[in-house]
Amino acid sequence: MSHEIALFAKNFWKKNSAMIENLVIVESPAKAKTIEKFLGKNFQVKSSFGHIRDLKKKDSGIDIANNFKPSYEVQADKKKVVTELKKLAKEASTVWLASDEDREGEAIAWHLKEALKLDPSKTKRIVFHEITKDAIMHAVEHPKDIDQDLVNAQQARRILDRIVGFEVSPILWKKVKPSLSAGRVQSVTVKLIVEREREIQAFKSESNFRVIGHFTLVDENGKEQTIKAELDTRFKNEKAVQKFLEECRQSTYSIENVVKKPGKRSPAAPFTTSTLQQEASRKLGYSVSQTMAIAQRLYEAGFITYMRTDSVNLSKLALNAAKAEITSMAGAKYVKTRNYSTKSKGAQEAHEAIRPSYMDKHEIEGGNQEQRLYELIWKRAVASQMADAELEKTTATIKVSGSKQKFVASGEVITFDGFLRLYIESTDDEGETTQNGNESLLPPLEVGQALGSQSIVATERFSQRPPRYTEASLVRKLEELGIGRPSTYAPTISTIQNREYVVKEDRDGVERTYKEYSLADGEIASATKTEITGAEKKKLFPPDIGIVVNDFLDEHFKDIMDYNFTANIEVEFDNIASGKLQWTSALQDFYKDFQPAVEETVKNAERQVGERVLGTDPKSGKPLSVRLGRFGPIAQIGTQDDEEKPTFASLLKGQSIETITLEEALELFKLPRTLGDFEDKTVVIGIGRFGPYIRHNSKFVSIPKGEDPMEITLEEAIEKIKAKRIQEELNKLKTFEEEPELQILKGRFGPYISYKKKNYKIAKGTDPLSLSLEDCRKIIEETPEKPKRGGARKKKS
DNA sequence: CAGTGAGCGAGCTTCCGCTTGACTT
Repeated sequence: MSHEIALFAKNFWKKNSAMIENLVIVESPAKAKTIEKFLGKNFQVKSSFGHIRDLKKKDSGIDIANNFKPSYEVQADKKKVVTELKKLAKEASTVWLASDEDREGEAIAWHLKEALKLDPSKTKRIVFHEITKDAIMHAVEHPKDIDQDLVNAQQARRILDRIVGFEVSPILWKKVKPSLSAGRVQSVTVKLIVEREREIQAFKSESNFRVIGHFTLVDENGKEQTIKAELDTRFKNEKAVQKFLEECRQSTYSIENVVKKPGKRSPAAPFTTSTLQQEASRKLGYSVSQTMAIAQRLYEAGFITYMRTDSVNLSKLALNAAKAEITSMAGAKYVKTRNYSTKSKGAQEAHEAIRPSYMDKHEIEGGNQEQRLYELIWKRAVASQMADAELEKTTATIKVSGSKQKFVASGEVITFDGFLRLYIESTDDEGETTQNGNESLLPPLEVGQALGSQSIVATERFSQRPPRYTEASLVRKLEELGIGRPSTYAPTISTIQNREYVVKEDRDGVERTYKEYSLADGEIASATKTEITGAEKKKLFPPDIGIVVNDFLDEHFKDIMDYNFTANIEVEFDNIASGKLQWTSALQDFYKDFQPAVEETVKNAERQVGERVLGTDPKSGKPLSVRLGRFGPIAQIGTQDDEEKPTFASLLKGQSIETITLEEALELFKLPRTLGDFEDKTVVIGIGRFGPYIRHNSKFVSIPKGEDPMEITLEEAIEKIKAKRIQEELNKLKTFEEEPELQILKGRFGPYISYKKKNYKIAKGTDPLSLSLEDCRKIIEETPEKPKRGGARKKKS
């Protein structure tokens, strides 16, 4: 009976699937779902999940001698999709290749045709720019052929990237450290960070004095008002400040001039991948990969359009929907339909800007993060179609009698809010905002009007060093330079952090003093004040390995490390796409300079460890140097050639071989430090990866932050050791007499079993006290061996 | 999960762009 049902189902399926006349293949499954709704029953829409084939992993996949002949293979994780598509394509009467219209999309269509062995007579290539019924039907009525020139441009891109990555990386393994990587995109990305760090280190801050006056006047209602104004001159030194304030003691103040100017502000374009990442970082504090993961969920739920795009364009449908929405929300005078155009280099614009699927959906149901990101996308898209904000700017100059200098007060009033009603774009302002930034309304002022002086304060201000990059501001820079694509910004930033070329860190600021002079009630006073400067949050820093690799590549591969390299070859790829250039000659052109550089470097480049000799150790008279060791940056006293072995010390977190001083390096050698004996075993203070520690009887006790490891006495150390013992005793939940090595302990994440220095987790819901020795042994038995750390990196497929 | 910092030298690492889940802790 069940057999009969199965047979029936099989036949039914066969019959039904044979009925599908048309197979449409798109790149994304979410898109497939949407499109299927627009097309009739005769269409089945499937997804390729992006590229299905790639260059062979082994032996580079390119036969360079044979005119760069590529060998492709179906990627391991795409075998299933390809098999399924092959089967469906066989059954269909027509296969429609509907991947994106850009270089990569064209290549996907071509690879599909090749890998699925599609019959040319029943294969059609279509593209559409909007996911609407009209657009799709129009595309179906106007099929094209696969554009082989565009495909060749993609092949050239792909092959060049493989050649760069797979020929340069192995050089790094030999000359610097195993498992490192280099590539057209990642290596210049790191360079941006390294160069910025050097600019910051070289930066010499200069100071001057900014003068702010507070003036009073009585308005028409008899009420006293104050206005704040900044002097048009910044003084270079204290003498000039004193001289000016001295003059001011006798001065009177009056309005010399009042200028009113209308102004306007326009909304920003709707989001692209890059601007979404920037705003989500500034407004919501998300990392770029976080933003992309949340956006992906919104896309899959059908709330937003595609999130990997470099286009600021909105579909007609969206423009109309926005117009209707704004009209019903705020009225027709808030509407202004705008078409934005892309200004970033190398944009391919296969998609729309990122926008809500439905403009009238103000909020969505779902997680908190999804809701917040959606709100941002909705506001930005709608605001982009709203009227300019209109404002009136007032600038008043204040004359100081007996002085050349003038004060300037400015105010701003919004006379029509326009798009500001909905959305204000954030900026990456570093440090101080200008006092004039908080513009507000000025009271009515008349030329010649006399003002009273409440106070004049001159504050020492320092010039700002260049800002360190955040993930998001780095993405903006990459986009500006045309390096990388929307789909790779987040992965690239993860890669350079995984390689430890770059770390994202917080840094404490340092205290700085500044002078302040003030004049109030005819008295001049001065004060020295302090402020915290240079504190950083989630900023990108280059550790030593990043610097060493960068310098090595910069020295030997100047062409690839040029910021314009990508932009220049993109021109060539465009020429291939338009049929003006053979793709193989573009590659030959590149390779004729690249290959000698590879050979030269392999042969002649010295091993690079970033060594710097800082000076001599006063105790031994031997040279003290810093360099990259096998486990990270180290300081070393003496050399390998000495009869006595050199002594070593690891650099601390935050220290760099590039900036460490001799004094700081000498400090490192003061640890480990032996305090004395306790219970016949020595007590040693040291410093490790997790900070300073006390070691006794091969046990470690951490020294809490804020306590100086140089100051700890033997007595204090013994106390900490005893305290730790008590804590350990308290953590023991259960022990077994017949097996003292096996214990049930209480840890940070709950109870666990400890046996022979290894830990085993106890399943949730189990009462740890109820476990018998046999139970514990069973758990240990059944726990799989952990993969060894440090070997192969975590990888997909 | 902490102190090392050479070395017998097997066999491995690596790119960019297009797309989503499937794995454990």
